Parts: sequence; structure tokens; C-alpha cells
Amino acid sequence: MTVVTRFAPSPTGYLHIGGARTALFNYLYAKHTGGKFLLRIEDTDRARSTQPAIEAILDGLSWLGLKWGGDVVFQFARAARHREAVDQLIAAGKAYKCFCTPEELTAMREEQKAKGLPQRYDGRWRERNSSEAPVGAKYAVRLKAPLDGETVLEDLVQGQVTVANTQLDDMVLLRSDGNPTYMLSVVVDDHDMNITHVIRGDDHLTNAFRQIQLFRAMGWTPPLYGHIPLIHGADGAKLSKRHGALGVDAYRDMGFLPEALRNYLLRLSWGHGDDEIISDAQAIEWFDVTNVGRAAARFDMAKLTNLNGHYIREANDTRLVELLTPMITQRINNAIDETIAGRLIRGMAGLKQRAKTLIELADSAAFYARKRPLTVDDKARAILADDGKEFLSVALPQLEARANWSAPELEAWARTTAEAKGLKLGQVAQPIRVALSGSTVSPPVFEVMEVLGKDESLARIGDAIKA
RNA sequence: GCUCCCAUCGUCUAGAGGCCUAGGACGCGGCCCUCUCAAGGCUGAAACACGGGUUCGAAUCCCGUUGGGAGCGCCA
Repeated sequence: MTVVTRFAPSPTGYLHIGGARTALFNYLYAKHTGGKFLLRIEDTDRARSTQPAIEAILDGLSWLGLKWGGDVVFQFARAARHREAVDQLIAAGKAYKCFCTPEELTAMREEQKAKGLPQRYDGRWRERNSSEAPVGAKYAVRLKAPLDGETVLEDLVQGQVTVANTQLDDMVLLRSDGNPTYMLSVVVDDHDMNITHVIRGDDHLTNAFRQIQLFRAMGWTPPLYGHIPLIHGADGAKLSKRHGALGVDAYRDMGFLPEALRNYLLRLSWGHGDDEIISDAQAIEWFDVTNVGRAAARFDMAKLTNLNGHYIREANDTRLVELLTPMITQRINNAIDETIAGRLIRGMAGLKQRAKTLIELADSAAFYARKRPLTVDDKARAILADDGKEFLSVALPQLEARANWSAPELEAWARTTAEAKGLKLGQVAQPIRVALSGSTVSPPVFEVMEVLGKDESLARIGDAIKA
């Protein structure tokens, strides 16, 4: 049997971090087993589903590199099929019409709450005949769920979970406007799409029992379920859209790489020995739903950031420059021409080692792209003031005379010069760094000189002396 | 309130009865390296929620307590 998993978000907002992890787990499990990973948009809530949300979800998944197989299934488009299933159930006496009004149900719940009773539909229309309803009254269709016994779920991550059927009420299958509910649609779609493994957040755990009952009523075999723990915020509270759960696009904008986010999300509630840096190939090889832990994990920005630094260091220079180009353009007042692009490519090796996010990388790379004369920050200005300019004035002609402009040669020159003048290497390097970058922090200064080239380097040093 | 789930350093986790003096990672402190900042190396502080069992032996099994979480919609 081929494994078929699915990610089934409702398009009521962006793809948030918890959903992204659910998608990741489904994706990895499918890849691990050589199966398929499908995408279904659960848009049966017509009032809250939006096109921008659909696009945000698709974009988010694509950015994260989670490719789904086949066409996206839009649930609402299958409403006719869902109604057909309900007709079948009514015909078989396994579902019935409920003529309760919303007000009546609210009143029922309030009464139950007041009495300290569990809030559940009491089945008042379960055995009544439709003829007892007012003519033309609207009705919903409910499942005639078993009244006694228990429903057992062999959950892939939670283990065996049993619930007494008295805890489960007769859920609505069809709304009074004739539209299918989530419960109905999920079951019919999971069946029709041949889903074998449903991996989702454990907020759906109780839904699984209802869904299993529906599967049985339809005479179908339920899929296997794996309910993964939710992700909490740094404060331990539930991570929801209104509580710090950002969309994956927000992480992209904060300068995170998709592979870093993937690696980070993978390690939430799942681990493989002491491994921390896990490649996509290893993730596919090692991941199994049954190894997912049962405790909720907190989201830790610091660890994500650390991981991101690792992946930036490993990233291809050309790719980084491409990602950085719009960000750097925004920081400087000129376009990135070939000369500057060349500098960025050559400088990336030194730059990327020092950045934890693309934002930091862009900030630290901008000086390579800036036009002369550079603006010098306050700390840097102080270096020029303390004998810095004086040193640069002496060094400039020496540098002008140099034929070889490679980093090792320049460093050798700096060491000899420092020794001759009784200076520390830092006293030579810092003024040059300031002149070249406008800052006290940069990649190794001789590397910067090489990347900038002789002409630009000398010009910048000249600017610093004049400033 | 009812039902269900969970519980190892601050955080993510390893740990499937003796291998645990509880390991790794992030973060934090120190040292080294060093032209700045990083990276890297070494190193330190830091946890089995509590109470009972079971067992020769428990972080690991059982029960209870406490603390967290999820669900209880004609939302998904």
C-alpha cells in the first residue's frame, strides 16, 4: 500500500508556523515511505475563506520547498459529492434531519452549562419524524452516532486513545443552508483521495473520534492518524495567529533561509539522537511519525537564528547575492552594477561567516555597494581621529606603490609596517577598515582590500584622509 | 465544568529497568584563537515536577497529586 498524506489548511489566513510544521511532517513522511504528499484547501467556510489566503499558503509552501503532488484539491468544489454521501447516510438511516434553530441550540447549551453538564447536542431530533417540523423549516443533517460503547483510536503518535461514545454527540454533517461541514468534507475527501495517513495537530485529536464514526457509518476504513503536539510561544502559551504565530512569509522577511526553518521545525517534538543539523536527505531517511514526541514544544527564536547562521555559511555565494540584491539596493542610493555585483560575490565568503540572518548580511555587505565618499559612523570616526588619519596619510603612498594587491601580500605589508613603526597590527588595520567600510566592524580588512580592488581601496582611503 | 493529552537543564531534545556521576544543541559565563566582528576550539553553571508503589535496581513501569495544553460550534 502506497502511503498518501495530505496537508489540509483552511484558507482563513497566512500559513503560520504550526501549519508549516504539519505540512513538513506530512511531506517528510510521504517521502520517507516513497508515498505521495497531497494538498487540499479546506474552504468550506465560505465566509472566512479568501483568495489571498490561498495564495499565501501556496507561496509559503513553495518557499519552504514542500512540493505537493498532483493538483490542489479545493474542498468546496466537491460539495455535491459530500451531499451525495449524506443522502446515502439518510437513506441508510444513519443520519437524520435536525430542525433545531441556532437559538434553540444556544439555549440548550446555556442550560447545560448552568447545570454543570457537558455541553453536547442532546439528540432531540434523533428519533423524531420530519413531519413534526413546521412546514418549510430549515434543517441540518446530523450523524446518528452510536449511543453506547467506545471509540478507540490507535494513534501513531499518541498511542491508543479511547473515548466513550457518550462523550460524542451527533455532529452536523450538512448545514441548514445545504453546505457540508468540515467533518463531513474531511472524511469524504480523505476517503476519495485515498489518504492513508492523516498527520495533523493534536487539536484535532477529538475530531478523530467523530471522523472514525463517520467513516464507519459510510462503510469505509478510516486512515491511520498521527496527532502531533502543537507549538507554543516562548511564554508557553498557545501559539496562535493572534499570539505570536507569524506566517512563514514573516520569517522570510526577517531574513531566514527556508532550509533553516525546515531544520528548526523538524526538531520540534522530534529528534534523531544528538543530531542537530539535519539535511533534507537525512530528514527523509530518518523521519517517522511514530518517533514524534507527545509533548508540546516552545518556539525559540534564538535557536532558529543560530541554525540560520549555519545555513547562511553553507549557502552558495551566488544564491546569497541574488537574495541580497533587492535588500542592498534598498539600503544604498544606487543600483547594483556589474562591478558591485562582482565585489559582493567575492566578498560573500567573508561576509556570510558573520551573519545570522539575511538582514544582517545585507547590512554588513552594503559598504561594498556604497558609492564614495562613505559616511563614517561615530565609533569609526573616533578611530580616524586618534592618529588614524595620520597613519593613513603615511600608508597611502606606500600602498599606491604596491604592485601586488592580494590579501596575503597586503597583510604581509601591514605586518612589516606595523613592526617598523612599533605599532600593533590592529593599529594598522583599524584605520584602514574604517576608511574602506565606514565602520569598525567588517570582514578581515586585507580581504576587503582585495575585494574592493586597488583603485577603489586607495580612493576610499583618500576620502578618509580628506574627511 | 466535562472529555482527552502532556510533564528530563531557561529552551529544543537524547534516554525503551542496570551502559546515567543523566548526554547533545541553543542561550548564558570563562578561557583560547585573533586586525574588528563573527566563526571555531576548550571549559563552567544549569534538569529527571511532587508523593507513593512495583523491582535486587526506576528518568524509564503503575497509581495519585500538582502544573500545563487541547477539545466540548450549523469554525476548520
